[in-house]
Amino acid sequence: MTHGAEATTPSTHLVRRLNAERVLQEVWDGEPVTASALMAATGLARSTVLALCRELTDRGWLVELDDARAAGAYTKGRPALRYAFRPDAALVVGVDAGQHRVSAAVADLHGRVVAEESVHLDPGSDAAARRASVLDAVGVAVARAGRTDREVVAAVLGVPAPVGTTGVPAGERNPFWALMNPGLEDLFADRGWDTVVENDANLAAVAEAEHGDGAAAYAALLVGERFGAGIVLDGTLRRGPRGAIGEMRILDLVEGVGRSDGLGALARDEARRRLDAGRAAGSVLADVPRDRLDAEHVLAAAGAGDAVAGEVVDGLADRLARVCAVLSGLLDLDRVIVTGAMAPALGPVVERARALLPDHLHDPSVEVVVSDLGPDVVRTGAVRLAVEHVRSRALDRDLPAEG
Amino acid sequence: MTHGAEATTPSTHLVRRLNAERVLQEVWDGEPVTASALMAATGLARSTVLALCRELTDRGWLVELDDARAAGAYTKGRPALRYAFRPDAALVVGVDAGQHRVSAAVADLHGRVVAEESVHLDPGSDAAARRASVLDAVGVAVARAGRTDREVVAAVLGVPAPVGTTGVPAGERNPFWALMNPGLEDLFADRGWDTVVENDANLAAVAEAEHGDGAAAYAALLVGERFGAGIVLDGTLRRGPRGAIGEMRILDLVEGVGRSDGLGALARDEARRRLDAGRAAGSVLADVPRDRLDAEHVLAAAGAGDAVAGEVVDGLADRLARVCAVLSGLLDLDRVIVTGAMAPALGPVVERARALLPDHLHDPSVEVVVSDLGPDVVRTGAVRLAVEHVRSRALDRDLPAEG
DNA sequence: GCAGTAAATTCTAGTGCTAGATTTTCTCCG
DNA sequence: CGGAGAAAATCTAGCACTAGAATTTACTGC
Repeated sequence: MTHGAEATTPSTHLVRRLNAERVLQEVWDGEPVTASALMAATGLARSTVLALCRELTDRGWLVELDDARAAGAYTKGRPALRYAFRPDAALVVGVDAGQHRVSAAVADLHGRVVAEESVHLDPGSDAAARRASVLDAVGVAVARAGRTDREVVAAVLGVPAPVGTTGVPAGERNPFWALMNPGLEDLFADRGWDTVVENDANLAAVAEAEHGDGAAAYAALLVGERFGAGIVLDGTLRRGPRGAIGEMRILDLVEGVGRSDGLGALARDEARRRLDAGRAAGSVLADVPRDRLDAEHVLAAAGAGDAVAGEVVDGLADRLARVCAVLSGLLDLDRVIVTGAMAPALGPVVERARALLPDHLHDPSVEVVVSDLGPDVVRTGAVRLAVEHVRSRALDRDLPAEG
Repeated sequence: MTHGAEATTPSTHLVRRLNAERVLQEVWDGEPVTASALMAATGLARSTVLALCRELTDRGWLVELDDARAAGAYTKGRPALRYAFRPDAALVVGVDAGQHRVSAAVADLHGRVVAEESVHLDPGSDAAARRASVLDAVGVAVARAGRTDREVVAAVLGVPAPVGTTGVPAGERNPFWALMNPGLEDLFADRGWDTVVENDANLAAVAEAEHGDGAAAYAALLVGERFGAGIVLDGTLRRGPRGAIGEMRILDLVEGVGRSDGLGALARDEARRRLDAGRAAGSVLADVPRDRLDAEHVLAAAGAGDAVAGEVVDGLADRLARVCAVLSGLLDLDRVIVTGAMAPALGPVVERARALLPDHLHDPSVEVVVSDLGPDVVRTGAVRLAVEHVRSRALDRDLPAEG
């Protein structure tokens, strides 16, 4: 069961690495910090903290500020050295390489987006075109930030396909997945960036981590064209050997769901079905050209009290409730976070789904909420993961030369 | 995402503890070992290994054998000290406190069962009766082993109810669960045993761990009266905040399953339904008194070619396939291990279910197998967990006085 | 300006670990 | 019997960490 630690690194280095990471984590997001504060936060002895800070300063991650008392809330005693993280020490790139759209962001080590660029992409584009679009979007974003490639140290790319570590690669099992991840991990090899490709729902889960209020078990549910879930258990994102944890094709087997289409696809199809069947007389939906009709119209109409749209929305809520029930029933989740481009409009649907949960769950302790991260969750998660990647390897890396 | 380590223990003690555990783990199951072998296995320096062995010897976990060269395969050089684990240094108790039956085992630190006792239990028994039965079975087993309570250091009790760590206790949410776990964690407090109560399916998963061929993602599926799964992801048993990971009430929502009854219950009910409907003419099942008819009869009859029984078995296979599909589709499992008292008879059902998997799974990389641990899996898992519990706390504990 | 006090830093001794040099304890072989 | 050779154990120096003593730096009140 307990698979034991890596066991190759001599214990002493391991501890050093761990301590450095803990100090860095403490300093990373916040205000300048004194050694005493770090001692309290990490539980390390003063000498240890000071030695680590010195090393991290030498390596360029921290700066020593000497306005010691200036900002400190105390007046007595010897003024402390203060160390501050340098968020501009390096840049990271986060990309949402979706089916229809590639969105790239350049961010500092706080995860603050400095510049971005998104390009539309024909869903039918071939592998070469997809790669080119990603390169293009990233190139524009970096240029727009007024920075150079050499300042970037890591890139994370989100794709709508499972990304596994063992067994047959996803791309060889499914041509769609091959297309969605056309060798992206090598895309920036020549620039020396650490590049990680990750499933989009998993990145959404990473993005929601800080909004999880420390919930140790939750799912980030992408609900647009297809369902997809990024699943965090015991505080850590779970991927599975083939990267397929949270793949939701299995919804085909769930009663009242029956297929794995997302809420967006479902809203569109159900509305059209009603129109086609002539059951939308008097509905504002009948005024929208059939080809243009999509989820947004339906949600808006339902909000305005349209009966036909309301029916469709009820259907969405029912489906969402069942999906949440299956996920949380099996995985004992504290929370399901509904997210993706559609999420901001889904408040009423989620509210209704919440009310339906007790029909399916014996003990509905799960909390279903709408993400407040907006439409760029995946990209946000990519940036966040890139930042974590850099942080966890801080001691291995020399910072890029300035400017 | 990364929730950080415990961060209270000073780093240096942490390392010591980790190293001790690694050494202990290496010695635990096997033959006498030399320091050199431990160095190779753990990657620690010679001085470190020797110091640890000395301490573990002082504390009574190991003995130093000086028949140095006698057993060693080499003839040259200075003969090495050899250390051997003392499996009799203490005893553990493992209990399967099921709905109908309580089965207790006393085992040594290798997990070898020294004595056992099981008692039948009326499913309607109240909390006091259940507690008494457990105490009774354990008492008899210890006596039968010819040992005393003082030699036992840990007990693990498996119950057919979720065992959580946060939120409302399972017992307060469901009276059945309250009955199944009637305050068992305090049962041996007066004897000073470390007592752990754990869900039965989770214990089955623990028991299957060594048979998992190192599979990092698998489920142990109890299939008797109700379905229940113990789920191992990334090499570690996942419990969930409320201990409800792998709870399968949610099967109500799966098409073609529709309720969470296990294969045993299903076989019985389906066979009776056919009898009642008069559709069992010519079947050997018609010869069995209706009240006595159960899964065993059905499986045996199907094995002998009985058509009606065959129909029922097909139904079981269909259901099992769907359950495996849901579990592995959502959790990216390498393996589902069908286990429990019925498992040995389920070979043909599993075989058929395996053939049905591709109907439900896009990429059926999961391997469905029958456990070969026999009917006492849960108790075996309980013993195993108790042993692991003792091992992981070896340095904290003084061994009980002998005899 | 000088004690008194507070809060930081620096210093010191001690522990666990590592790596490598040295010593011990064997067998083998002339 | 007395090396040569091999493998283990022991010794030594050095590093990371801890805990606590000593020291530094600054403000406060007299």
